[in-house]
Amino acid sequence: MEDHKLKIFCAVAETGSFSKASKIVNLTQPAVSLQIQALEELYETAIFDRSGKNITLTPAGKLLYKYARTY
Amino acid sequence: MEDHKLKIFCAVAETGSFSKASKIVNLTQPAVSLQIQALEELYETAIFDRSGKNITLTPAGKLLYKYARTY
DNA sequence: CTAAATTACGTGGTCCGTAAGGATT
DNA sequence: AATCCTTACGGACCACGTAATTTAG
Repeated sequence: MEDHKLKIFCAVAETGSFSKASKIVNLTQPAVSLQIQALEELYETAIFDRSGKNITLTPAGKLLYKYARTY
Repeated sequence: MEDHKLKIFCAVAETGSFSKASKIVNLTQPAVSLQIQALEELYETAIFDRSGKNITLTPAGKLLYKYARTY
């Protein structure tokens, strides 16, 4: 499946930040942003709530994370 | 790993034919040929013996097949 | 203003199909 | 001649980086 996107997604979920995640996965911030957008379009739902200082998982995002963390 | 290439490789190994394999994996003959070539370049060794009517595995090809058949 | 996220744009890689060429029988 | 494999060419898609822009604190 979307192995690559899920790895990036997990990094964002675990850091609560696109920029921190980008360093972990060795990509630029835009690259991370695009992969997350692609996932959200794929599932046709928001997986992150981008308000406030930290980014948080939506309910759909939490569900996806449970799946993604086991690969 | 090279999941896609290995699936194609297995089809060729099991049919002894690029054209038969192409039908199984729903690709054209050239597409199959290119994927096999890519594998041979990756491993820097021939994996098929293309002489005679039927294509056969080289020793390296047999080894790869043992690995590939289990995905 | 500063840090972080998004959008825009161009690039490289991979895989494919069609078309044309070469080899084997 | 027919069948099979290969080479050549062009297109689609994906992922990326840099640069520019927008948004949030």
